[in-house]
Amino acid sequence: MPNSFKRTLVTAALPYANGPVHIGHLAGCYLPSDIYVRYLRSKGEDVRFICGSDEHGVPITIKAKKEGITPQQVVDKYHKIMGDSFKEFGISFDVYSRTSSKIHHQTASDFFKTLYDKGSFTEQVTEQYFDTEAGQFLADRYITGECPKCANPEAYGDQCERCGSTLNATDLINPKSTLSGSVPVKKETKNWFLPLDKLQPKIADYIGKHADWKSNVYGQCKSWLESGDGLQPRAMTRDLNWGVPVPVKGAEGKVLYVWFDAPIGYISATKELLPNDWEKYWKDKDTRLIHFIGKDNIVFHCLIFPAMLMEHGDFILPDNVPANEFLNLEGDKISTSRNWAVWLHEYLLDFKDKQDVLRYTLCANAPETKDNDFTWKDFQIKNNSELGDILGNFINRVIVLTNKNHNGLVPEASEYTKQDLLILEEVAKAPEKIGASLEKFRFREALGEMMNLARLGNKYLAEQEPWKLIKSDEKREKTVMNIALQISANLAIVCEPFVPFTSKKLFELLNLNPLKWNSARNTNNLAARHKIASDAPILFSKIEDNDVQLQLEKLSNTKKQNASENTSIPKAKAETSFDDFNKMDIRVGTILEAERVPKTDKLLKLKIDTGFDKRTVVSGIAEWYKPEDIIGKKVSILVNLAPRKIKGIESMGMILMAENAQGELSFVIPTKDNSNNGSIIK
RNA sequence: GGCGAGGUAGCUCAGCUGGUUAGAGCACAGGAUUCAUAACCCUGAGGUCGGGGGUUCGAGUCCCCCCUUCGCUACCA
Repeated sequence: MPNSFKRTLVTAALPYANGPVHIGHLAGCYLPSDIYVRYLRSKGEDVRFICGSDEHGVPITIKAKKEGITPQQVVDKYHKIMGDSFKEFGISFDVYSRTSSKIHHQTASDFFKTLYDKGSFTEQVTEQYFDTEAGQFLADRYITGECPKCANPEAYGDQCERCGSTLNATDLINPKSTLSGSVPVKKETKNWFLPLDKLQPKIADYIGKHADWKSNVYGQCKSWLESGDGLQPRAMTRDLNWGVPVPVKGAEGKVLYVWFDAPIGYISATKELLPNDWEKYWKDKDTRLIHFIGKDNIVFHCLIFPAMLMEHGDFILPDNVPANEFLNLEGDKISTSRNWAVWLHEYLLDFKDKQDVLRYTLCANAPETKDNDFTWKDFQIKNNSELGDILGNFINRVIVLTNKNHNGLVPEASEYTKQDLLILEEVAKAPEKIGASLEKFRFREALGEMMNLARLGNKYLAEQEPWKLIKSDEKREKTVMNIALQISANLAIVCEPFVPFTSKKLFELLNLNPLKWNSARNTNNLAARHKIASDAPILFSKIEDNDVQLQLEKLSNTKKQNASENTSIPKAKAETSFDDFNKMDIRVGTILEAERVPKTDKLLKLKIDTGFDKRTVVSGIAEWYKPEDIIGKKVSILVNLAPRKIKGIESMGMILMAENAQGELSFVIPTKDNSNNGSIIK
């Protein structure tokens, strides 16, 4: 870490208050940030650790509506659950605030106003759907309709959950407001945009100065900056009634875009923590600002938020954004909506007092450089053969031996052998090694170094065999045990960032007041004749195959449940008329030619014989049919569909396809061979 | 298709600006030991470093092509 900084401000991504916290959140963001902060605190550095709930945005309003409660009630509920989970797992925020707080509204509002007054925004009028019955503009999420791509009748305005494509609300066929059920109308609305395109040179310059960031982060930024047309202006206000009101005349009924206000939440939380002193942490060049986030937030923390800060002018910029990748669970993506997750509050019901086991496992398997997989089997192995067998067992041996042979009193060291001196030297180096890894955000490596200290202790005991020395050379035995005890004390210090609950227990066992990081460079933290605990409790009880089986069954039930839900058949569309149906002219045709459309994944260019003409149709079926396999095949084709240019090719009609629940496509064709080209399908 | 990040022992990962027989932890096998949660300690087995070309005296490390995983993005019944 550059030494020029006098203090550090660490933020952890504000979790979105529409669900509880799961292991993915912990592994990706909260655990590494907590480890980092605990380390800095132990070093005696000036550091503050900031977090809070992100409580605005459309999904929360939808959830509220679904449950028949107010958005405030939704966020109150999850703010509490999330805050409790963090506390239970020892995530040591100095402040856990929330964006619905008064201080945040004020801060975010002021921030916007400053940028507004500086002329940082551009105003832009766009057409959005408006619900005349409810009297308000509709966020994309509030509109459902038929997906123009997969014909799913219940696609959302921003995304179709069936085919996964990203949509604009204005693309939907037969749009419907979910508020009132009425048909929305298009209406003009004004919003304020941050012209990221114009700010791009400054942003690029900023990123360019941070080529030392983690490669996944730096690469992602470069990708945003350099791909396509570069950065685009982004609306910083929304037509919505849940959020921070836009503090500008004529902006009634508008709030700040949730991604504008969320990062400002870091600032307001700091204000809440340090009403008189917060500016030191945000405006002083001697402060190092670090954002811990998951990879989904990279664009906001590395590009948009810095752009906002630059425009404002008073603030320092993030010095590092050590984003992690994603954690999978038993081979599948973690998903809140599919309940594919290990929820923190549920974990503790099954594994009482085993916070550190999860912390250890998630740190050892952290998705630092690429997506990683959490498995219960691995969790079991990490607990049993690493925490238990190496760390727990070492402590246990030392305490048992000390009590057995010295009535629980630390024996005095006399002469050190060459071997002893080598060991002591190794021990004294541990804090520096671990620290060096942590400062590079290499948490897995740091954790390994910490465990190496326990390994060293075990090895030392095995080599010196104090249980034999006690019979032959008592003086020597005392020295050996003294060293083993010192190692235990130093372990208590250096394990604290990773497994704080265990660290606390160790200090209690050793009957010591908790010591700070630099004391781990000493090898005399325990004085001779100091009394330690007389019992050697099991620090990490074994996790049995049964326990693992139980968790796997739980997950397998989730899978079954999801599968049964997924096979549910989409509801029938609204009634239509024979006349409407009759407008479609569907014919039997034969594929004459087929070839891939270059530079696309899904498109085939087909030449179809319709009986009355031969025409070109572009069809998105390349994932399911190879060109050479379908030449000569019969298809059903909608021949009177308005022509459309796709990838520069005029597509004359549409091939009818059947789609199953997995989204796989299949031609719809006559079952008898008596239908010639041009036969009418009705 | 474009861009980004990965693909190294059974598993999780190190390998910086190219240089002796490719490393670690865990798992596995054998041995030794009994203070300890059948734990610890020692030894060992294991990899054509995604594949194929090329540059070089020499490549996991550089260049080109391809395959593959994960993001973002384009296209689509």
